[in-house]
Amino acid sequence: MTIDPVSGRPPSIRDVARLAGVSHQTVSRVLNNHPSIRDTTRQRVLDVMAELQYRPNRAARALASSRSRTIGILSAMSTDYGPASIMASVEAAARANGYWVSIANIDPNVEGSISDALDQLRAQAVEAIVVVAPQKRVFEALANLPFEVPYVTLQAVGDDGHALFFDQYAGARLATRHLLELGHRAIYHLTGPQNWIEADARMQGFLDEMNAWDAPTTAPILGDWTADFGYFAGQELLRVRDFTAVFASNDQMALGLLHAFRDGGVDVPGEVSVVGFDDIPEAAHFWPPLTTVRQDFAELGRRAVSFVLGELDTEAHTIDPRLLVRASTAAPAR
Amino acid sequence: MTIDPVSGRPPSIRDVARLAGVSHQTVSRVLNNHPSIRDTTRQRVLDVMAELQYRPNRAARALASSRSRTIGILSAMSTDYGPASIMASVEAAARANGYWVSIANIDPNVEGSISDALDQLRAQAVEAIVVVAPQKRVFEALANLPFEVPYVTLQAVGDDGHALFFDQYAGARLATRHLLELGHRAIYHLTGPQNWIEADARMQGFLDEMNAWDAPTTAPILGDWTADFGYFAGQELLRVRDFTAVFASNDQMALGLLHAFRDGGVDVPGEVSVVGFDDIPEAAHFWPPLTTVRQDFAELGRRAVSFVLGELDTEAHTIDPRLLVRASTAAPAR
DNA sequence: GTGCTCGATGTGACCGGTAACAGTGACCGG
DNA sequence: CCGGTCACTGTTACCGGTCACATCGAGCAC
Repeated sequence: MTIDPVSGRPPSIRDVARLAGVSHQTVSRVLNNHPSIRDTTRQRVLDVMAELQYRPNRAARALASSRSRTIGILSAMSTDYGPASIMASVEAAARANGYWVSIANIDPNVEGSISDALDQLRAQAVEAIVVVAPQKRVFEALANLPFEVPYVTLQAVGDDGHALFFDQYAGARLATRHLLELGHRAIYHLTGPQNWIEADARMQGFLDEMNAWDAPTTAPILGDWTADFGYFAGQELLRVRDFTAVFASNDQMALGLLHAFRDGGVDVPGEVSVVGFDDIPEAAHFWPPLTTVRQDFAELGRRAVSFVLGELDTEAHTIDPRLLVRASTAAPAR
Repeated sequence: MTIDPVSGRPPSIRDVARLAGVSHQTVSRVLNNHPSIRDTTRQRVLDVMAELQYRPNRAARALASSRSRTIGILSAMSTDYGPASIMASVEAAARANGYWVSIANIDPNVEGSISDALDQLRAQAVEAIVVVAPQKRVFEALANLPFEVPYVTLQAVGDDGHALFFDQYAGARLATRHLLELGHRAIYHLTGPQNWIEADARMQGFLDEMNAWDAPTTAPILGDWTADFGYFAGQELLRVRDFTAVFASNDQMALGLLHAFRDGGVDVPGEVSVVGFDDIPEAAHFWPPLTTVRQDFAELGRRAVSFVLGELDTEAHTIDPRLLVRASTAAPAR
């Protein structure tokens, strides 16, 4: 930063104005892309700015305009892949829109931590809040927010006009349809934990698609998201061998299945097809590379930002996942 | 926020001052814990503040004092446990010190993203930077930072006066000594990837401690941090069976070992002891619960904040990890 | 009593932008 | 030729704090 040796401060718009021979207001107009500035003037100002390495003072801007240009993220600081990538993409999208992000963390176990976090965001005068904390208590706290600010909750299924989420149901139907179209009929489903809304939606999608094709359905296997469980379930399934495909409700469990099938000498996809859900970054590197349903977290983050900034029509509250066909699925052996 | 229906704005110090019958400067003094304020006056001001639900305007403060009270985090937005918890703890520590955090992400693959992120932090006038991005290019960029600001790099071993890290070497010696003290002599070490500084330090610690006890050392097994590799290595080790303990360089690999040993019918810790490194949150729930070396990421975050805020003497650049003895280690069978 | 120090408080400028409004000159229709 | 409109630019106040300095009365040493 070029620091004026006289004043000992970084250059302000008035410094720029003086050198460019204009008023400071004109500099401000250039800064804000005001339409009626003569091109030659604009250029002169821009040149001086570059020369001085001028940077607008964010605090002064915020004070004068009472706009902080900051988006708050309310986060449970989860170490999971999904939340982490959502946060990254929110950050990127915010920056692309000329906003900053500020993060307030909550510890769901600590009493008062939610209201503390909200206080913190309020103190920063955030113009919007993106919530990446799927705790029920967070939603309750948001319902009676003590100050007005647009917000959006991610990762949660809901219809209070503040939720933005992947259409888990549609994704599950996609995955199931893919297997059915390949010719599979005996398909098992490995669900996530019962109390997870996503898990339930995926299971419903599976069941409905199966019914639509008049395929016989077996009872879903209640899983817990972990690869270990997938491995265990795979071993159990190998005992019965009355299926040609398995749709796992997430990639980790699918990984466990692959492992179990490999251990059991069952070829995937030759003898059994496996589909996952999520498309975690590792999924493409599994052996065999996993056919799965992609949740585009980056897109979710972008949309969340558009939404809270009021650029998104309130209709598009769900995002359709995409089926990624890789090498873990094939037509069933005859 | 109580909004004055007349001005349509949240209350300012002048509003508080008027109601408390003092000058705005006195209010400011109360706000900043100035010593020479009469207690009765202070209390009166505080009462009015509470009544109006007054909140200081951060932008105005920053503008007037040219202090942003913001710490920047330069992050690679990793989805790993370590970085994520470091960020959480930095956030908490900053807040405890009356600072805000602002996060700038870099994508190591995108050209210019490092300088963009630094620009962003500069624009926010951060007073310090905590770096949670162990990329070599980041360190280079920091070395010739275009503006002056204290910073600290975490996760990296180095001695340029800006690094703060766990003493991996000491931790590895602790783990190894624990096994030796239990009576083990035939101990294998499973390392992390060769190009990781941490992996190397842990290996050195292992070797030096073994030598100090005149225990025969076998060549370390070069791993890759993954549980899968641990499993694989465990299976291989079961072929030779010339050991009574394994020290894995992280918990994931230790998990794989446990898995392999369980599969192979080898009792842990009855027949073989296993030690990990990191103490990831799951480690205590492994079967058997894993003896491991704890890296207290929360402590690291706190220290990082103290350091960049100048409250830490420059001596304490390393943090000693702690050995957590759980159920995966025992004296060797005779 | 006088002068001095010091605690407690007030006054006014200032930080670096933006907002509101005013001015200026060119162009245009009548 | 004149008033009006419009593009372009300047002037001044203001946002809500902090800072430097002034003020004022009490306590105290001499």
